[in-house]
Amino acid sequence: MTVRTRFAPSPTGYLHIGGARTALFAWAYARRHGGRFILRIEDTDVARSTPEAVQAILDGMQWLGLEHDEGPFYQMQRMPRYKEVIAQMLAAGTAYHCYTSPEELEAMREQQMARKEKPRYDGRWRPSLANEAGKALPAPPAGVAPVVRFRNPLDGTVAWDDAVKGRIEIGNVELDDFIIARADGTPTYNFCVVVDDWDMGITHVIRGDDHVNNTPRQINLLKALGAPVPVYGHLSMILGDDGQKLSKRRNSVAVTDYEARGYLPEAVLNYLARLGWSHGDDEVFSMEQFVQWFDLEHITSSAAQFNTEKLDWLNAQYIKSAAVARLAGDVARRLAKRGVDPEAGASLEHVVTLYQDRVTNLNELADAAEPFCIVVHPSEEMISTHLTDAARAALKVLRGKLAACAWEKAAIAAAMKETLTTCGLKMPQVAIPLRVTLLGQPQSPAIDAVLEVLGRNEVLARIDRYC
RNA sequence: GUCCCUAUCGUCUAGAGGCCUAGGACAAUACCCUUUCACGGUAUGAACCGGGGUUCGAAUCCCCGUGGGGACGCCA
Repeated sequence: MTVRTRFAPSPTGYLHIGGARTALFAWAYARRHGGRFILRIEDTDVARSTPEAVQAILDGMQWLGLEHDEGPFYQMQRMPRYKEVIAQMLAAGTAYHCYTSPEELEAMREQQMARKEKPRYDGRWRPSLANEAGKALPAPPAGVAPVVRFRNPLDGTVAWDDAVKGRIEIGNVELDDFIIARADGTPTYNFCVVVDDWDMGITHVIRGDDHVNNTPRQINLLKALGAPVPVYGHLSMILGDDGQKLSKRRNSVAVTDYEARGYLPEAVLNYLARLGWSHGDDEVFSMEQFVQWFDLEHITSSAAQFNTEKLDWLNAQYIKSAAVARLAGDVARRLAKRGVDPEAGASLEHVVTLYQDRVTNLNELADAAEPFCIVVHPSEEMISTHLTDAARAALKVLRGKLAACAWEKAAIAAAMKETLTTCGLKMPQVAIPLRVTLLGQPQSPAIDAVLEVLGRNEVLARIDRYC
């Protein structure tokens, strides 16, 4: 049997980082087993679903490189099918009309809560079966459009072997006859999921923890429909850096935020893979490797706290080993977005080579590259502390030597050394003022390398501006 | 309130009864490298939630407690 997994987000916002991990695991499981990965957009909540959100999800998936093999399917386009199944269930008696109003339900819940019971629909419109004791149903109120409820078993238990949590068993008494179609005829979530998973031949449902409670209902529905029950694997949730539930207010939750913050998609993927899943002591690995290793057995069943510091470290690792041309291209885009002309200064590829093993993210890389492309303005304070008379004098001497020497690192370093001897200074006494002069900041990579990359004309011009 | 899930260093985790005086990674601390800042290298500190069982032996199995999370919608 071919493995078929799916990712089924509802388009009510951006692609959430927790959703991204769910997608990653479902994708990896399909890839690992030579199966198919299906993308399904659950847009039955017309009030909250937007085309922008659909696009955001598609963009997020693409940025991460999680390609689907089938879809995207849209539930709104499957309405005829849902209606067909509902009609069948009504005819078969596995579903029935219920005329209880939302207000009545609300009152029912309040009473039950007051009695410290689990709030549930009491089954007042549930018709009795031939083999059950006869029950008189109220007369349907005139002019009220009924909802359709699923006829859930009254007793017995529903159990499944969750691929990540192990066996879970729930008594049917805990469940009620949930609504599968609203008064306006549109089907609801638990119903659509079941029909879709069935129609799409989903073999493994890998989804968030928050669906554990829906699983027994869905299994009952599947059984009533005579459909096969897939394997379920429930992933625990991701907590924010602060140990609290992820919130838009306090955390970066949209995957596009991570792109904006300068993370490489492979770093995010690698980080997410290790959040709740492990392969011994392995920390840094490619997606190819991940796909070969991935299994459901090594997923942790407890919630994981997001740790930005570790993501930062991973991102730095990936930046170190990324192709220079790719990084330069990204930095150019980031600079352009800031209004800095990336063509204005030294070769970005050379600049990237200078900085790629020193930065944590692409924004830092762009920060580092920016002074190479613009006229720098060191602060007054920086000038007064570093550009002393002695320093300026030394820079003048250095300027003379730089104007004449060959333009490569060794010759530049030699010119520096000669200047130190001539002026009786130590390296930092010249190198730091020089950094301030050239880049507007007292720290930089090896100064001879910086000079080489900046270019002779630019170096001389920048020294002249302050000496 | 009811039901469900969950519990190893600050964080992510390894650990499937003896290999555990509990391993790795991030972070922290110290030192080294050094032309500044980083990178890098080396080292150090740091954990089995509590209580009962089961067993010759438990981080690993069971029960209870406690903490944390989730669900209880004509949302998904």
